[in-house]
Amino acid sequence: MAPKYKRKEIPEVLRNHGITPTHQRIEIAAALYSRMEHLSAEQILALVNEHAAETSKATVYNTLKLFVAKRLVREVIVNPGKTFYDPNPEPHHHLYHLDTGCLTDIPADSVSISGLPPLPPGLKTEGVDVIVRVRAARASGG
Amino acid sequence: MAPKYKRKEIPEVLRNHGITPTHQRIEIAAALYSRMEHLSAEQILALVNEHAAETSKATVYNTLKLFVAKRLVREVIVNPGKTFYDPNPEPHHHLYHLDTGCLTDIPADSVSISGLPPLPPGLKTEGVDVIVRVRAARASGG
DNA sequence: GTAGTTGCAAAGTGTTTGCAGGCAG
DNA sequence: CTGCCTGCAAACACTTTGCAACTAC
Repeated sequence: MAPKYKRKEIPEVLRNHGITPTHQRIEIAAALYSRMEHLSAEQILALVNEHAAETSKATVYNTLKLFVAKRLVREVIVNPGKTFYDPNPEPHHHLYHLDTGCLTDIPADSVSISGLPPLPPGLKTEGVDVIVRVRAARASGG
Repeated sequence: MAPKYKRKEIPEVLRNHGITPTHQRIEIAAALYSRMEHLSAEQILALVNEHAAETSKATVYNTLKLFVAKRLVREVIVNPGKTFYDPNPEPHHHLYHLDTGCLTDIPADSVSISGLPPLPPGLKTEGVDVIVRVRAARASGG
């Protein structure tokens, strides 16, 4: 998928979300935006240090949490013990390939969900995650 | 919710799923079925040892994995680093309360999802998880 | 006697934290 | 100087593993 932002636009994107654009944060945002893929913290750490080791693990985690809090990216939780980060903050769904661990988007505009019961009063919806888990058809199910 | 099985039925349920019913496995199944709630491994460990410590952590984890493999229960993944186990294996969806960590069922029969794109050939759907994340309306979002 | 099950505790993975140094205003 | 940002490494929570004793048949 085409990058959502050009690299030089990233500082402004961060500012627009109330995030001071530092070198490390720009690198992390660029890693996500240049690929528009779902990346784990581990993958992002590897990517930003690909050319030169300049960002620590702690900073990657801190920054990703900051991005999530500021709604710059979205957490996608498909399996316990590893969080993926999705640079596409718009509502959409996910297809998770159980054999490969590959995670792809399902555009929200093609999908409609109806019949969800009304929320109890005093609650508001933060988001609806739809995860379609698929497997190779020939794999014996277990 | 009413228990799905009576305690004395549990050994047969296990056998029907190809699981040798041992004391610990029956306890763990009973903990799930008597409550029909979403429990974490930690909660199950506490429940089965409530009266007397007779089941180890390893056995709880091993048994839960076995139950999942045998389709007796379902894993529900709502946050990284903690897996919930759902004694209801039928298709249904979940409401996750972000403030309390409380997880409740949404019956599948009231919800319809349409417009999911066709699967690429050679894949089969293992399941569709819908997680509605809610929060107290007055809580400032962060 | 054999095969399967359990328990303990240590190892493992992914994530979070505490504190000191660095840079900007 | 003050405050935010960063890095290191230890701490942390949850889960998995290895091995020996135990149980049932």
